[in-house]
This record gives sequence, structure tokens and C-alpha cells, in this order.
Amino acid sequence: MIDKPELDKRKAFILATVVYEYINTAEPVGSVTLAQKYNLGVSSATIRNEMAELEAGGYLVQPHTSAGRVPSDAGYRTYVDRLMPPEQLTKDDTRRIRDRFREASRELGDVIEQTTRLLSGLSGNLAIAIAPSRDTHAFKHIQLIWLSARTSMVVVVTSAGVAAQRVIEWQTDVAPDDLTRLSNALNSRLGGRIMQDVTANQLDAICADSGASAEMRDAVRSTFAQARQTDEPGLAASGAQNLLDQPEFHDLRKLRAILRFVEEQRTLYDLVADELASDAPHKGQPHVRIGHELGPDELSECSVVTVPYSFGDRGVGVLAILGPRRMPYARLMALASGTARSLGDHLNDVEIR
Amino acid sequence: MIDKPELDKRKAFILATVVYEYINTAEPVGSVTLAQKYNLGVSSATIRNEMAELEAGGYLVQPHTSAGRVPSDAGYRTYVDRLMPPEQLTKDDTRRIRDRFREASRELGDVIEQTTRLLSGLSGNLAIAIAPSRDTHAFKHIQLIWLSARTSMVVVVTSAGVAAQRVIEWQTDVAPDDLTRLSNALNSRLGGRIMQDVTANQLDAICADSGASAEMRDAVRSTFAQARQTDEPGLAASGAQNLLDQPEFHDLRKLRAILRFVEEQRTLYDLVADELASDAPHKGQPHVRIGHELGPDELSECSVVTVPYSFGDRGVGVLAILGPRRMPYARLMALASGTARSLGDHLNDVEIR
DNA sequence: CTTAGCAGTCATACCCAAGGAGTGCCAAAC
DNA sequence: GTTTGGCACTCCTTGGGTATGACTGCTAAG
Repeated sequence: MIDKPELDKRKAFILATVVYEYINTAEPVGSVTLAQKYNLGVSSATIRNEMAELEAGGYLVQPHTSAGRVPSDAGYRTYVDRLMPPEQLTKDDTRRIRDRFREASRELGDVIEQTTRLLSGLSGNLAIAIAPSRDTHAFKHIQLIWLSARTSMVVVVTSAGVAAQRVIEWQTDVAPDDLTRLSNALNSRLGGRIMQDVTANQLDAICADSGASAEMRDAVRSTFAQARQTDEPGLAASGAQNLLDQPEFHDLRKLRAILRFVEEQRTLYDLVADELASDAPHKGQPHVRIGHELGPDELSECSVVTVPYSFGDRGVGVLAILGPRRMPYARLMALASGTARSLGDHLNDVEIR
Repeated sequence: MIDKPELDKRKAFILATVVYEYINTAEPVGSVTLAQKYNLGVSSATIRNEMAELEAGGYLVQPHTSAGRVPSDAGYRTYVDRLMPPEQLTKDDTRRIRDRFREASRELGDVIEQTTRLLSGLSGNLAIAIAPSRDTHAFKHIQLIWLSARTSMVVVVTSAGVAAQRVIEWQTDVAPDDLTRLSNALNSRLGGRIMQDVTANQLDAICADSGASAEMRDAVRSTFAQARQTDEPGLAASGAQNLLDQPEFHDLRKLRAILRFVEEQRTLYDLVADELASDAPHKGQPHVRIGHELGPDELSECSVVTVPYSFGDRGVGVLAILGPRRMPYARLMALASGTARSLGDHLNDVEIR
């Protein structure tokens, strides 16, 4: 790859048109097609010269000598960053998104799962969602419920709803009053706290003060750990079968590699969570990664649009769309943003205040 | 299709061998292959004659004149019902299944989801599970939890764990005591009842007796409805990408049709729920449906193994494996049965008594 | 009833030539 | 200097024709 001189206006327009045409047709685009379909005011020979220079600059690639050109990662990158016309959501899409959230669940896990279904349906690609970390939710309530002398249930409620629930089998009998006393103590001393600020030591202290047994203390501690869900992040993906429709994935080997990748919760999480980790989380702006920018070789023919969502001023999660590099970037960015906004609004609405 | 005479011993053996060979190789099997690989004690010409008769009987099919034979639906059916040697789970598989359930979740939805992952992994096919209907669970506890003057949470616990939880926003202020009184009344009068036996009228009566408001009565009623989950059945499926490995699905059109079918919760549910509806639910025995027996045209090249599972003497759900007709029936039946048994045991273990 | 032999069928693989899409380059025109 | 028409060249794709080989079904002999 030589140096990348600034593109003059005509080169930029030709590059944009090549990308646009290729996104729509999935066929390498040649100089004659370009001259005929878009009136550039110059002949195909001129376009050929320009395309040759764009190829030398690393923006375009020729699959073989006698074929048209296809955008390279750098070509797509330039298109996305500087050339493509931004898109707004249509009224129709906006309404559809809003309607779907209107009847959406209040339960966090269900919500993100439904969101991926919506987004994969609208985008025609694979949609992924990461649930917001529960660390930043506010503690609302804990209730130890007496079921029988040896069994109880513990429920922890945060501002996002039920964060943990578990059944506990005691080694020794407990009385309903013991549970009520402990519940009350915890509630009065933890009310309004952010989950991540509740330490195990504090829990122990409260349990000790209200005369709870060691067994009860352990139960409380582990239920809180579960409520913060530090181990397994909420992750949902759907719409993988959409990828079958893309001509670039008609090669079964590629497709299989991609699906195996997506199947692994861990790798999928890492892929999308980059967005969470990034220091400057572009304030709600969608972010595009193209081909090799993604890292894993399996995804070298894919692109991913990610967009963070938030509700209130905390709890940030990520939505993502994974598809072929030849994706309608502007539209998918608009869709992802719109969905992220509606998702945030929905979570805000159902938040427990 | 002519009449189906009883198969003599040699025809039966040849049919069994053809099915076996085809299942292993995915190639139409010819008379010479058969004579060479399995010592039938007769020449290929004799086998040819027998195969011609098996084809006339509708057990075998020739893809084209100069190809070997492939089993028909009826051929597979006969193989499964009468010819194939039954298989036991290997110690290794048994252990693996048990280990996975040992560390499985206690939450019903998670359990069936994890079960499909396990079963698709072991079987190399698509696995499906339907959660048991919640109607037959025993009511354990209801708790109305005071969060603030205008918000409460209701949790309904059945013998299978938390069956419903919801946040309620009241139109008028409520006091913690009101909620406690109503919770106690419901618990004392409903304790031990089966969920489906709790009628809306009874709930109304109890609410009225304990002086609950109309608003509270409605909340209780709708939470119970949700707990019985009459609307949306718990359904999980995973391992669709396994189907990519099967040579019969390398035709993208077929594959897409199948995946679209599987994607639809409703159709998938209907497919598997046949097993629940059937009058004589073969007492835990796996049940095989082959090709057109399944009904939908999209699945005419697929087979499904279903097996009911139960815990205690109630609550029946279904596990299923969907794959190409050319599947190792005996092994998959053993796997499905073993997994169903372990699943039942696990649900039994985590049941609240 | 079994079997060897053989003719016949048909999918598949292969080669080769024609077709076509598209390029790069050059020389002339602007 | 840029643009353009022309043209040779490359190389993928397509289609036809042929050879190959894996089968079968049939027949006649064992």
C-alpha cells in the first residue's frame, strides 16, 4: 500500500459510487457500468484511470484481472467516515420500533432478547445485544421469604427489576421472624445504594447486627453476588439465518466459521464489549468496524455496527449488528441508533424509582 | 406403492444394511459395495434382485437409474421399528450428562435452555425443549413486597421456583401492612393447591375477605395468570448451525427453508407439542417421526426424535432432536432418553417441597 | 434360486472453445 | 495536462461434447 493522498473530489465521488453500487448489486463494478448508470460527465476511460489510481491507493481491489473493482477495508472505511450520505430513520421504521417497545417485557433479559429480534428483523442481519452491567443499578429491596422451616427464598430487587432470586435450603430451622428482621435491617441500611458500592463486609456487618446465623449471612452474600451478575453477562443474539441470504456467505466454509464464532458466547461478547471498554464512548454515536479491523480472521469479510445505549445516566449496554462488509452502513447505523434510543427510553420507563 | 409383504430374513438384513451404510456414508449404496463390505454370503447379483424387490415394496428409492439405493421414509420407518439394534448410552455420555446437570441452574427457563445446548452438542443436531406446563405445579407462596407508596412487587413461587414476578405501579398509595395482610391471607388459603385449580373467583374472594382494593385484586389475578403462563410456552432451541455440517443441507434453499421454520417459535412448538397432545404418551419412550410423517413440506428431508420428560408425577415437557433423515436413530434415541431422565431428576432435585 | 456376464443408463468430470466483461495502454483530440 | 476512443489482452464463465465409471436389469447357464 502506497501513501494515501487526499482524494480529490472526483476520486471521492467515484469511490463512493463504486461502494454504493457494490453494496446494492454484490457484483464487482466496472468502469462502463459506472459511466452508464451514474452520469459522471466523463467517459469510461477516464473512470478507468481514476479507478486504477484508487486501487494503487489501496481503496479498491480487483478480484482478478478482467473483473471490476470491489472496495477494500480502507475503501469502505473512507466511505463510511467521509463519503456516505447519512440516513434518517423513516417515519415507518420509527413507528415500528416504538410500537414494539410499547408492548415489550419489563424484564431485562426478555427485553434485550426481544430487542435483538426486532433489530435483526429490521436490518436483515444478525443482531446482538449486551445487557447493561448490573453494578450500576440502585439497590431497592431484599426480601427473605419463609416457605417452610428449612426452605426460604431470597429476592433482590434493583431499579431494573428483579436482579436475583434463589431458593435456599437451610441446615437448621429458621423462623419467619428471623427472616423478616434481617430483611428489614438490610433494607433500611442499604436503601438507595448503588449495587457495586455494597461490599461483602457491609453485608456481614448488617447480618451480624441483626443476629442472623452464619448460614443466613452466606445466603445473603451469595445472592448479592448473583444480583450483580459479575460472572455471566447478559447476552442475546438473533437473526443468524439472515446471513444465509447474503451471496458472500454462500460459501459454506466461510459461513460455518462465522456461525461457530457467533455461537460462542464468550467470543461474541468480546467482540461487542470492545465498545464498552473504549475510553471515549462516542456519546451514543454508532461505531463501525470493517473486516480485519474486527480482529478475528473468521470475520474478515464482515462488518459490525455497534452503538451504546444507556438509561438514566448509568447502566450502559451495547447493541450491535453483524453482517457482510457489503452492508448498507448508513441505514444500519440509523436503525441501531434509533433502536438504542428506544431501548434506553423503555428501560427508563420500566425502571423502579 | 404396491402392498408390503412381510420381509424375509435376508431382505430385512439387506434393508438394514443399506440404511446403516447410507447413514454412515451419505452416499447411495450399490449392490457391489454391500457385497464387499458386509459378508452376506451371496453375490452382488442376488443382492441386486433383492434390492429391486425392496424398491418395489417401497422401502428403497433410486435417485436415478444408475445410482445406488437410498432408504425411503418407509425404509427408515421399518429400520427404526424393527431392524435397528438398540443402543445404550456409553458410560462416558452418561457421566457427561450427569455432570452438566450437576452444575445446572435451578431456574426453569435456564435449565431447558442449557439442556438444549447439551443435547445439541452431544447429538450434533438441532435440539429443542419445551418447558413443562406450569399448570400442574403446586402453589407455594405469594409475596406482595412494598417498595414505595406507589410501587410494589409481586412474586409467586410454585414448586418449580419463581413462576411470576412483576412490578406494579399503584394509582393510590398502599401501606406495607395492607400488602402483608393480603399476602398472608392468600398463603394460608391457597397453600399446597395445584396452580390450575386456583380460580379467579377464589382469588377475588380472598382479596375481598382481607379488604384489598380493586386495584390489588386485579394485580393478584393477573400475576397468577402470568404464573400459569397460559399464553406463551417456554421453548428453547439450539444447535442449528450443526445442520450445516450435513451434506444433505448443503443446498442453501433447503437449509433456508428449514431454518425459517425453526426460527418461528409457533411452528416449532406445534411440531414438538404433538408429543404432549398424543393420547398414549408412550411412557417416557422416545418417539421418531420421519420425513413426510412430520407434516410440513420444509421438513420432508428431516427426522425428529421426541421424548417426554417428567418429574414427580406431574409436569410433563418434551425434548426433541431435529436432524436429517439420515440420522443415527438408535444413538439419538438413547441420548434423548438419557437426557430426559437426567433433566427430570434435576427438576425433581431443585423442586421446592 | 443363484450367479456371472453383459448391455444399457445416467450423473459426473473433464476438456476445449467461444463469449464476454473489463482492464491497461497508447495515440490523438481537446 | 487531461480526456477519450480504440484496441489488444487477460481471464472468468458458459456450453457442448466426450470419456469415465458406478450402477442397474436382464439373460442364460450353473
